Amino acid sequence: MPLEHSGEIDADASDDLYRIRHSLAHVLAQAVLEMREGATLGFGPPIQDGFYYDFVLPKPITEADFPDLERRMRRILKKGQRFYQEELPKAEAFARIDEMGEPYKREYAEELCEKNGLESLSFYRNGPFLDMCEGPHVDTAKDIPRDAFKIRSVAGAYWRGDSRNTMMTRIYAWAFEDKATLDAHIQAYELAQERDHKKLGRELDIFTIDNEIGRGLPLWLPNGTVIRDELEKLATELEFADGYQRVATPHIAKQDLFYRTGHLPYYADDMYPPIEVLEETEHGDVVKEAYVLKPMNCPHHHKIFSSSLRSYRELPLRLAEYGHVYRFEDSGAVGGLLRVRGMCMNDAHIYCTEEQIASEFRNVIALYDRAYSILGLKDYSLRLSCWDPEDPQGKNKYVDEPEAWESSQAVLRDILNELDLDYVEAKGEAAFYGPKIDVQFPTVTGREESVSTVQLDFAIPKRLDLKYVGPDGEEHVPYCIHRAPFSTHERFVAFLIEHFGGAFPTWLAPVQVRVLTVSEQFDVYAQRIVNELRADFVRAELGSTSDTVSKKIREGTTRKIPNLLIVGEREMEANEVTLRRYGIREQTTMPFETFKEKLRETIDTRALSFAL
RNA sequence: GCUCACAUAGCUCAGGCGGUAGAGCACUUCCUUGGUAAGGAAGAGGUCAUCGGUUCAAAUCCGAUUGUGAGCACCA
Repeated sequence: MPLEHSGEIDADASDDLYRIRHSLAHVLAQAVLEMREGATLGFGPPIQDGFYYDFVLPKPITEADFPDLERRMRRILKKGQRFYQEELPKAEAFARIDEMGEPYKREYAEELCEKNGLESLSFYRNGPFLDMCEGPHVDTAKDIPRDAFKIRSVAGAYWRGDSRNTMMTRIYAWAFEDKATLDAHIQAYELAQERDHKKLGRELDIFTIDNEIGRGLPLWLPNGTVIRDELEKLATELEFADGYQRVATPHIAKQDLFYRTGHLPYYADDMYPPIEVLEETEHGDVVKEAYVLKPMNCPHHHKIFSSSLRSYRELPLRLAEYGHVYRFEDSGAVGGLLRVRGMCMNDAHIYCTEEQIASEFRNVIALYDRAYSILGLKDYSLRLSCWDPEDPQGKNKYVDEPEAWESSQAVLRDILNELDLDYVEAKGEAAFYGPKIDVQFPTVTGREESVSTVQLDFAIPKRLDLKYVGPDGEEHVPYCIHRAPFSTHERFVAFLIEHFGGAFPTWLAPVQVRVLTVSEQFDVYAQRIVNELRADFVRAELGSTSDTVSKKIREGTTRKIPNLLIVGEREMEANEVTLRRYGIREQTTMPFETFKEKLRETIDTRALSFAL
């Protein structure tokens, strides 16, 4: 199971907090067993900010039960039970687990003994509660603060993270060393919720999702469209500088193409079903033809590559497109802009020779670096996503070329090491046609998501018969690098909304300047300012005319407009404006021309703050 | 897809143990012409998600469906 999805942490087990959390998990289980006789236990590990425990319950536990559950836990803690460890030989251990009536513990115990060749198993006892568990725990419940934990949520979770298994009930709780830390954590969590892109997306009129259009098919409102266009402009400029050429391709293609690439039949569930039409051939026959919405742009770009005879002199050939793709994501996965069913991807495919792979990868990573530094994004991590030769899905999931896998993974690993970048390696996260480097960002709720990706494809070009003529006059198959530094508009804008908390830098802001008047008699002056700015392609607008100044400032601020200009008699007389930047109380009055120049500079340099 | 919860005005929410709904913001109009985070008044706006059941009567109770959220699984 990938680390970032499970919430498990590689904590130092000797850590006090780890012991507290782990022990609290046992106390929670004890309380649940009191409340629900006949419940059976799954796993109950410490996690990043607390712990959870999985149960199969005879009757569901819901949020309404939390106060009762917490009360019972506190009562248990008050008793100051000691935690005892017992090591039992295999046979005795199994007898005990059976006596406990814990089928899931039994299954895990058997596996532990088989896989790790264990001859004995460890148990922990506190009061009446007994659990098969490696520990470590606190010595006594007295070591656990009674006011530094809080039950957070209840959710379903498959036993052992496998959807073929029983769905258990997972109870999550926060737990810290003291109440102050817990309170601070909860407060930070609640504050983070304010930045949720779904909430801000609605408040700032960035996107909407309409049931009659369909789940996972967001509608971009004018404000959101500005953000998309600006990002696309930035991407286009960066790509132009790096020698990319733009192409444009249709949203659909014949189904057979995806059989050839190998995407079908294995990914049929993730695609919208085919559109079937009757077409007349040149001989007058009527044949049925199936078209699918493309789930990725690669095959279309590959066809552009193969549309003419390519020479090695043309390589590397870099084809870029913000292309629309459609994926039929599971209903439970769809949400907000983070997982959608129709998306617009900052795609490009680089066709190159084997010798060019390393330098092209370095170029791509440099492009990422430039893009992220412009946006002030620092909080991300890299993941080298490799194949899993032991995956039970095997050849269905990964192209069956073990040597190519190992060598291409080595190429990526070398590049990451050479550039001295921190990364984690993840087995089983590769694309089916090759390994990739994923860029992971944390969401507002602390979950990690892959935002951007660079992939090395050693398989599909061969399947589609792509080739170029080398210096030796022979035909060769090119390698293909897939990359999407700006991800999809959907996912990337979601992250940017949360990153900026909705307060976008001027160049990216839907409304860059709003002009507010002290009273209606200055509307003409204000309108002239708006007109002049708009003539300079600045997204400027006039604020409401009939409210009080306070009200106008409040409105401009809640809309998170980066630059508010206030004009009244003083400004009009001197042809000045008073600038009030978002989040800054001090204002600056300056000649309008000066403002206009500074604003131009701020926008042109894509500055994160105003270039005063 | 799975588990649990939720669904009342554009938004945020109240109410309703069965007798067809209410606030604030936003919107419209009028008054106010105000120098830094909500000036005042009036008006308009809802088959209480949908379908079905129970009932004299359902927005309220029950069921199904759809949608949303959290988490799990998935994520080429």
